[in-house]
Amino acid sequence: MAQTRPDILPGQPGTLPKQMMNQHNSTPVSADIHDRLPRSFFTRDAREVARDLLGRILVTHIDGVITGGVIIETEAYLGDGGDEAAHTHRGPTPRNRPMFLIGGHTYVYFIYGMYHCFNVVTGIEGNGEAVLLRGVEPLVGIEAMRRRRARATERDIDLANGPGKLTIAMGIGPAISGVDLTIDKRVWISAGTPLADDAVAVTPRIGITKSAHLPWRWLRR
DNA sequence: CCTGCGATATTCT
DNA sequence: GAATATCGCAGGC
Repeated sequence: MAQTRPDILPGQPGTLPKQMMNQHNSTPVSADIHDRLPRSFFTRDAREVARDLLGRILVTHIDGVITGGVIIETEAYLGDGGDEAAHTHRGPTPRNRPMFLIGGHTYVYFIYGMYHCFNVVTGIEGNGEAVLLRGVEPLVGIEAMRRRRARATERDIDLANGPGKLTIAMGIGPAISGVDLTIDKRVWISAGTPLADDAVAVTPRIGITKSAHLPWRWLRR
């Protein structure tokens, strides 16, 4: 059964120019933000998904507003027990339970008493691995993002270039945790245009103390 | 441009 | 009781 297509608000284009082919890897790409990436995209290793998410488009339809942004920064957190920075490192808890779902679900957690962070769960059910989305470039619903951020003079590129800023700008909160990106009407990821290798940088992850040396952060150059 | 620090509450020890 | 997958502001270059 086809997904209901949300109404597009005035002044907020819901689609991008179509492209027949991805310039870099010959994968057919539709740039329609309502086309969702399938389950198979997410059921791979978190590091593979983290790299492949760059250039894809995160979309939310929350409080009657569609917002979308090009994913420009990600981090992988593994569930194999070797990643001490992963929330799942010491096994299941009430908080981290969504991270053990099959790839394609979401995991939203509250941090520093103030912010939410948005993760894409990856791999097979029970693994406990995910990709933290650390930044998007605003693309659709930019004025809605600006209202949510409530900083009048902020440049577009600064509206969602951080994990806490991203969730504020896109209206993501705890209600969006544990939902399925391949089904849910409020949040999904569309194919966008994957970034070529020469447009991608890799570094250690940010803001952690345990397993801090592992090079599992990917970002657009 | 850079560095330091306070706010804030849930989670886990 | 300590730590935390952050942010924005203040102050010094």
